[in-house]
Amino acid sequence: MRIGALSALTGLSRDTLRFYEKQGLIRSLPSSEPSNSYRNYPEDSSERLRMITDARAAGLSIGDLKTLLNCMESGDLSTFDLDAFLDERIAHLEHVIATAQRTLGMLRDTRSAITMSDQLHIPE
Amino acid sequence: MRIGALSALTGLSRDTLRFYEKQGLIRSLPSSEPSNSYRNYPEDSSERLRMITDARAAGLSIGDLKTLLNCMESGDLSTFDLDAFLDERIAHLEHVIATAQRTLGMLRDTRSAITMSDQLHIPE
DNA sequence: TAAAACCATGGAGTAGAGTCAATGGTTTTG
DNA sequence: CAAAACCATTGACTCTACTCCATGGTTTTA
Repeated sequence: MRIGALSALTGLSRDTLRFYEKQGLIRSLPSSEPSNSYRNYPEDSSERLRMITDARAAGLSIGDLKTLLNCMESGDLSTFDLDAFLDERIAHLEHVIATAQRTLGMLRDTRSAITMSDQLHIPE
Repeated sequence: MRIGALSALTGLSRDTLRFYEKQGLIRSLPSSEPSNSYRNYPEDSSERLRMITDARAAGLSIGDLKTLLNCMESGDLSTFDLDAFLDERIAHLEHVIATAQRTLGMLRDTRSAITMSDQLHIPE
């Protein structure tokens, strides 16, 4: 699949895909046509990218993702302390979830406070 | 309370506090001593900052926070469509929580896969 | 087959959120 | 009282994660 198709599939811009590839988050195969040098992405790229966008939305950095994906596919767990790394990121995500829930609660309270006050001013 | 105390209390650097103040997220009172121009923060500043750091950790931008805090304290709900704004941010936070949970699951799986494989290689 | 649409590379530019350093006042402390 | 610790301002700097642009080759389409 070429970059435009993958972009359409994932909602990520071509530039972002090229950027992610340069960062080592995704890989493309050598072009199928030798006449051009178009990137040729494996069909399952969009699943990998879904994982990546999830993790990014959750606040993991590109560096974190590179480390993780690298380890996961190479099964290489001895290079450095993957265990500690995972524990750290897990703790971080738990913290993000907790803070997001607190903040969410606050926003919902604010919204309902507004609705209340609206009803006061405009009964019926 | 002076900036150093607030910094110690919140874990935010003095620079960050000054930066937040310039951005309009927090306010300081005029200095108590007229001989200096030290910032003089109200005692409840740390609670406000706790809310701010939560929201930041959850992915809300400083701009968002400025808008929110402004509205909340002025009760000014007519200036622009606060309702739509709140709905947007709420949806955003729900999305963040969902993606963080998916990502968290992935990391936990990875960790337990490692633990498994460790037990295979080093039984007893 | 020519225009439109797609792709590549390299490098510059941007936005957001701090962070740091220089310089110079004020307070606290031993 | 002198040194250490604290504070202020300004402006430059960093880092992350894109995003845009210029230039030029390739494919698709009307």
